[in-house]
Amino acid sequence: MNVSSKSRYALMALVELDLRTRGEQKPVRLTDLAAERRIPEQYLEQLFAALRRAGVLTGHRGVGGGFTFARRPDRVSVLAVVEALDGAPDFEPSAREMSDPRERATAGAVWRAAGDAYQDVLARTTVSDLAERELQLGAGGPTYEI
Amino acid sequence: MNVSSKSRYALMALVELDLRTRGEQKPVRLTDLAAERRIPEQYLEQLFAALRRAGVLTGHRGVGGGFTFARRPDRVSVLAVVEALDGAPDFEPSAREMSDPRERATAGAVWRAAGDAYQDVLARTTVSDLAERELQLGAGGPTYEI
DNA sequence: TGATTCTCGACAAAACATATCGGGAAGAGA
DNA sequence: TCTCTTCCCGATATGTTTTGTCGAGAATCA
Repeated sequence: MNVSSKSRYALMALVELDLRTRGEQKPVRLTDLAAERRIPEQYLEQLFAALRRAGVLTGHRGVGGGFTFARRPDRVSVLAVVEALDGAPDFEPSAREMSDPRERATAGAVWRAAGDAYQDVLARTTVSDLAERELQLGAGGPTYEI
Repeated sequence: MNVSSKSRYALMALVELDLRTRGEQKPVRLTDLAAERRIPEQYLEQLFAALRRAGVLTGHRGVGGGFTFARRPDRVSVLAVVEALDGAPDFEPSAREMSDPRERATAGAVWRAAGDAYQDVLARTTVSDLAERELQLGAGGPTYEI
């Protein structure tokens, strides 16, 4: 039970995009984002397509093209990214799976409450928050690499 | 991203076991628990084996045998059940998967916080809480079936 | 001895995650 | 118009996890 690579990859690529578009509006190529963060390029392409459909990104074709944010990255929560890629993190099983009314009334409430707590945390952090944090760490933090 | 059938099945079977052993200590057969909750019997067998190894249940063989709680059901949290079956719900990817130190420092903290919030909720509810709730609902609640 | 019930390891089908492939469409510049 | 670049899209492949099933074995009781 852990976070999917999809969400991890996409989130890191978005942070990179935010860092590269501070001040400028110039689109950034998928290739560059993938290379910088060591993400399989064609896989990331798929993820960015989902983010574009979710209204997070805008694609620009041709020379000088690439991706820009469709809405400000400080309005893009981690939850929004996860939802676009893995679907809503719905811990409560569907009513169809949980056909016993006793289960829906008891355990169902627990799964729902836990899922809500999980989502709340993800909703409170944005792509820009992570980018900001990365800048601060890079400035005065540890400089050693692996 | 939803709760596994394993956890759901096991939890409902444990609630049923609690309801049937209130007052009496008599073991309850796996067959009866599985039938009452419409759980595949041989699958539940596997799950109960894990719960026994986790110190939640005790098995008794032979005629008049079955399962009893190894520790009081009001001390068995939903989290304990989930951990026994699906392993610790660790939302933060391992350091091996998350090899980029930038990711560990930024996104890693978010996954960890969200996972902790999730676990906290599950840790606060016990098998007995759910059994109690079911009793109350059954007493004066809705009696219609699907 | 024989019936009952849990115990255990292996196996199998289905679903899901993680990519990869190959062509297409739109935009920019010569 | 031609060509290059870059995003766009559907299909396919591969490996792992989940969800069970099967069959034999060991302990307990009458």
